[in-house]
Amino acid sequence: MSLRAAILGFLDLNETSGYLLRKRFEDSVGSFWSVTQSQIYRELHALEADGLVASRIEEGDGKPNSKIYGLTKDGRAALAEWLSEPVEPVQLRHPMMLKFVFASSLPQKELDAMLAHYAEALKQQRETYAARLSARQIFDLARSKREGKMWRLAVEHGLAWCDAELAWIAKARAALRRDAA
Amino acid sequence: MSLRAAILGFLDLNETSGYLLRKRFEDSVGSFWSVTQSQIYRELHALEADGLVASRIEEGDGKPNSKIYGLTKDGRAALAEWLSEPVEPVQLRHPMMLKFVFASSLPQKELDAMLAHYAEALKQQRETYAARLSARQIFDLARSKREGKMWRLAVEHGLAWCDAELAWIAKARAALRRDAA
DNA sequence: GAATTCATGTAACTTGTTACATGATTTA
DNA sequence: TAAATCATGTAACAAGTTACATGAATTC
Repeated sequence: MSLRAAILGFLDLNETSGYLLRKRFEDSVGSFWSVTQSQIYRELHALEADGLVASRIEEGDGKPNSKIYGLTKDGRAALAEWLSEPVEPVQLRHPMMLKFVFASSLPQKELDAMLAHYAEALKQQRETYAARLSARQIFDLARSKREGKMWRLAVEHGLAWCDAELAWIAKARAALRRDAA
Repeated sequence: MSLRAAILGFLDLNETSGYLLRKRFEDSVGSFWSVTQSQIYRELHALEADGLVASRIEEGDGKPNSKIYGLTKDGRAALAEWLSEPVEPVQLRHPMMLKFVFASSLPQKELDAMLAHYAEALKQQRETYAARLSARQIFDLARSKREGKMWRLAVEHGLAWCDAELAWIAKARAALRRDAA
């Protein structure tokens, strides 16, 4: 349901192709929702079959043609409907934490390396999120000051998540080092 | 893959039934990995077909019989193998954040209520996690002081996640209130 | 007497992932 | 000339969710 609704949400901002939709996902809500290319196309087809979106072909001179999707009246209604429904709870799915709790058989060095590795990945992510705050391409689509502020808060959510993870890792590594000594 | 491995991990701690396995998931790694009952049974069947676990029936007097699963040699090897592999990255899937970014059409009151509602749910979660730190039933299974510490750190991860979310919500609500005024 | 716990399972469905296929254009 | 970008799609598979079915025992 969320994927459907998110597509409707993006198309409400401006009509666009599956290809660009995917990019938009990645570099705006990527920190809290991930999609693959095939999911996007599948859902767009389903959405069109259900009459919530409509498409037209746009000739790309040189480039391949693209299919531009826009919301129908029903689509707009479905989006509004979704917004009014209560939110489903978040469910984390954290492979690293799962491995962590079962990793007591690993030598201290390897465990520490695993945590260090994850920390590195997080730092990089943090940087890409931070870059979004300054380069505000995303915010170009915002239809009001308030909406812009909301997008900004969303990016900050990604930063906060990274920070929280990094803080936990630092704590865990310190605790385990103490233990090993 | 992670689900498989997690089951192997739990069975390595002690042999148990699908039913108890499910509970164990819920109240130990529940803060970063969720499973449904049918997933557990399906995976146990697959695991047994692959020869990684073996089962025996235990008569429950009065209570229904239960199938107790334990690791085979191959199962132990598969677990060790998984532990040595690099971890897959985390991918958040946060329905609330998704709704948030598309919610600019909602009146300020409703948006605020949505955030408040989510905050309430988080506070409750935080409490159940916090309770686990004092009541240490989970840690009974720990086979070493180090392993116990790791489980404790995992619970603290859940607390840290709640705290980070709550902090972000407070910030977002304040920012939007300022905006509305 | 109703709901919850114990305990297993299946079926149908939805969602997410991986890999493949095509083919022109642009950039390194 | 190799890779990346643009742009669409399909097929097969893996993982996750919901709903159903059974049935005794216990707790409210």
